[in-house]
Amino acid sequence: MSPPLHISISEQLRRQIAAGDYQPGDKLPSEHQLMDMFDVSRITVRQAIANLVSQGLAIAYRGKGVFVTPRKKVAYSLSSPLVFLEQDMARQGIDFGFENLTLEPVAAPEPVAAALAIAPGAEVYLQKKLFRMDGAAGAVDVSYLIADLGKRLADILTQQMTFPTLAENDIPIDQVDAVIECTHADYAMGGYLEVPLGHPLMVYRYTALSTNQQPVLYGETISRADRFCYSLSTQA
Amino acid sequence: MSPPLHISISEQLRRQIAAGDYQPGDKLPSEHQLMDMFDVSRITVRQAIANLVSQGLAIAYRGKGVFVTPRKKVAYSLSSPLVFLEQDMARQGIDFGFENLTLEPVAAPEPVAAALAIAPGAEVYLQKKLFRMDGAAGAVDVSYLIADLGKRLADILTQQMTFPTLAENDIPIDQVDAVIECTHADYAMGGYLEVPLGHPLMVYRYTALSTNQQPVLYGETISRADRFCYSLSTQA
DNA sequence: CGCGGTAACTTGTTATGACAAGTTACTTTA
DNA sequence: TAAAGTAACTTGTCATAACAAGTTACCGCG
Repeated sequence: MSPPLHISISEQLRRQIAAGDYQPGDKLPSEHQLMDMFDVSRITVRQAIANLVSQGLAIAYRGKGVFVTPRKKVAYSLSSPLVFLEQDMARQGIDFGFENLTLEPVAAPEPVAAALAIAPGAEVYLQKKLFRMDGAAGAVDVSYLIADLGKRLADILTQQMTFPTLAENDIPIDQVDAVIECTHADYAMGGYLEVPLGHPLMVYRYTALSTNQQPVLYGETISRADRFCYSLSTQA
Repeated sequence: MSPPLHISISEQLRRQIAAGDYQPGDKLPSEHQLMDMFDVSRITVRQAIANLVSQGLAIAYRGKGVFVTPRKKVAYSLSSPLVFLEQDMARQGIDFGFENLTLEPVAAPEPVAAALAIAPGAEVYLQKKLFRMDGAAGAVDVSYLIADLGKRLADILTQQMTFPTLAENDIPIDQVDAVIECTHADYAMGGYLEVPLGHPLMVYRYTALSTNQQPVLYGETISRADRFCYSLSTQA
């Protein structure tokens, strides 16, 4: 009936974290210390720590130690996706920044072509942006813009966010269809976002429609699930 | 420069899953078979499988084997949270059902009281419902209803969904404020949803306001992130 | 035929041991 | 003094071994 040792240990550490014995950012005892504290083998200690990591409560850094994850999440409002993300962040006291990784014409892959209602292989502009929150990588946005807008706005888009740029250039966005889901970091995305393999991520996949239901922009914002959440307000 | 063995193995399996060599629901080779196939120890095989599980690609069942996760996700529309969830599911070909776990008056905990704008400790009705999709547990809803509505509707609520019940009893919901975030199963929630510790979950935390901005319902829908996603459409 | 038990197979838990690799701090050297 | 190097400490990787516990299928007994 008694739970496995590693569960007991990770649950005790979890309670201590919840109680504030270990503050966000604090270093947990090293594996060797935990082995002595609980009188178990290193395998059991590592399993207990893996539990905490998989629950998003801690992150391990090789050579440094295991640290309690900073808990505060940033809320991104979905009710009006046109608002400036910078302002959204600033209001919550986050130092926000982004850097342009890619902006280039490419042939539209199958799902992109379907979303933008164009022929597969037709030219679109691929945009990749990395968002930083208080210096640390927090999210990546990969989006595709229809070709004529990409050509026209290329210079501006490397320095500004996409939605405001569209709005300022008389391209009205009438509707945004979106799906929110949860995934996990693969090896490549882990590199971008500076998180380990399997780290939980949220995906906000959107299609922006201009007048006449004309799709102009399709993309995904992939964010660290431990740093981001989405808020929305629905009215009847 | 070469990646660790367990990464090579999990990446190869991931590619095979992506290529369709292993279909959703298929059983992966057993640990012993993988040990022979890759000529590595069981520790390495288990680490590789843990990678797949943490990426949400596979689920392990003790005594049975490791299976590729059924990929199809059910979309829950947030644009009009009043629609019948049953119908939403049926449209996507899912056999949907729910069972009432709890419906009883309790003293409002601090955060609930704040959300419902009542005094902490005041009476509210605690509701717990378990949602089943194609027979398997998919989500748990824990919600709090203001006391007079709970008393009035207790008989109906054990057999019907909350939002439709409110609508049919002339309690209009004018606005729903919500936050979506990602968490992970602890030991208790893992038991409810029949998932292992650390399994990714999505939380839909909502406050429903009736006329005059009067909060009447506050709750959380906690769902398996591998089975659920949220869709929404925003109009300018 | 049906029920029960067992054998075989599955993943889960835990121990011990060893080396690799990243980080930090101190010490030595130029 | 400043740079280089080293020692100590950290987590990561991987092996072998044994037993626990859940599942399935088969076989024999009533």
